[in-house]
Amino acid sequence: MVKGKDKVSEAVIRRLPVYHRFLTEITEKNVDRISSSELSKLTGFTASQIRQDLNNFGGFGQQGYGYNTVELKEEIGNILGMHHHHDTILIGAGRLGSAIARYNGFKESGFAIKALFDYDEKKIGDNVDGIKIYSMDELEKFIKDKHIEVAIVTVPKQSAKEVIERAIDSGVIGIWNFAPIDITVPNNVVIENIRLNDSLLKLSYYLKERI
Amino acid sequence: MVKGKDKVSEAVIRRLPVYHRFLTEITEKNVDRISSSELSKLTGFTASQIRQDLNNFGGFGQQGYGYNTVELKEEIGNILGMHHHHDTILIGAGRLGSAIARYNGFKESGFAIKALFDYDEKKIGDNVDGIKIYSMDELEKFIKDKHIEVAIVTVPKQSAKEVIERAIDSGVIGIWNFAPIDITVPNNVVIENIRLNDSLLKLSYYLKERI
DNA sequence: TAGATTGTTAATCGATTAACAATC
DNA sequence: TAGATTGTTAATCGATTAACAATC
Repeated sequence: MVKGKDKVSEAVIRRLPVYHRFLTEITEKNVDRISSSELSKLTGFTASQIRQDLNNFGGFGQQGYGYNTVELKEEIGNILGMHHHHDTILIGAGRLGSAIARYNGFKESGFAIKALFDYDEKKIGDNVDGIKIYSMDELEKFIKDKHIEVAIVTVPKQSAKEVIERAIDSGVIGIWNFAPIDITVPNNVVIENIRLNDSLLKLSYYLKERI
Repeated sequence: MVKGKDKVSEAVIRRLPVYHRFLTEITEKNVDRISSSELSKLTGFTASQIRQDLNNFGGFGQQGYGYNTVELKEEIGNILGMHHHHDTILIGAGRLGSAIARYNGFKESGFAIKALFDYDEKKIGDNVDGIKIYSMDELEKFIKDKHIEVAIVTVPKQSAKEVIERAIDSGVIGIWNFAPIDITVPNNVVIENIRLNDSLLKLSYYLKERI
């Protein structure tokens, strides 16, 4: 975001992680420059679109040269907030929740899971990879005391709405939601949904089209 | 798809599962009709867009009345291919893979997991919810013998490309990919990606914008 | 019949692509 | 300097919204 500029469209934001991923690969190969047309070949986006996208945030390139890969990767990382830190909890320590909790990709995105929460009293006190499971009764207090910013929601759909509302009421400002529900959150709260089922239905649709 | 009509845009296809989800809720409450403007209030899409979307596939409504909820849900289910059956395997029986394998949403979308595959010889012969884990050596034969159509890929990114190529070479025509890689597949193959990391970075971006 | 709401055409808006002057 | 490639403006394309005649 450049101050005073218009809001950047979501289509652009969706492409930023893709650029970042390719730039990571490229820098690991010690390639130190890339042109928009080379990046176009890698990503499948047009060179024109790539230049447009990047120029939403500033002129990172140099005429006649292209982009410095290390610098561009760093810039995109900053735009995506990768160097910010967010204390996070995960609600719903079932199979999917536990798998997510152990997922390493978090660290490099700045999300640190501080606790798991579950309705099942039998799980309370257990831990997943060293992260303790708490009772749902302690949710509000924990969020407030530890200034938790983000909640990952992996509970069944029946309890998802309630859980999300409780988290937000206690101070959470970001939700990563895996439950198949559509919920509206206050303006100052960000929700990002992973819709496994919708994705599967898309696959189903295109399989049908294909045959 | 209506024969002879133009290809329906992906934006439309992405909204179909949302319509289906709300129609399921509504029919469960025994509501038997709904207008595009009521559906608009529920989904957040404009009434105009809803009518446009649906008319890509046919006129399911009735002037002065609206849409019959049961019928519309059924029509959308058909469009999405929910009544098709796809024999499926899952490759990568790690934590995420095992969680996905146990996920029930599959059945209602027509995907039936017939086997799991893993590189780890120690896991071979185990089973997850009654589904047996096979050695990667048996992948090609299994796909061919059982006419497997779809592969769910939950291996680490290092092996994802190879695994996807092997599956496609053996006859798989649909990939549900959880690995953070960008891969191009042949024209007659459908790939649908779940990009956990990209989603998390989007959350990170909007958190940063918010604060 | 009168009222409601669709299906569909037309208008608008926004995103992508093309083009090219600026400049390294 | 000549060649390359950006940043940016203009043109195009496609998706969304508005409007309204058709019709239940």
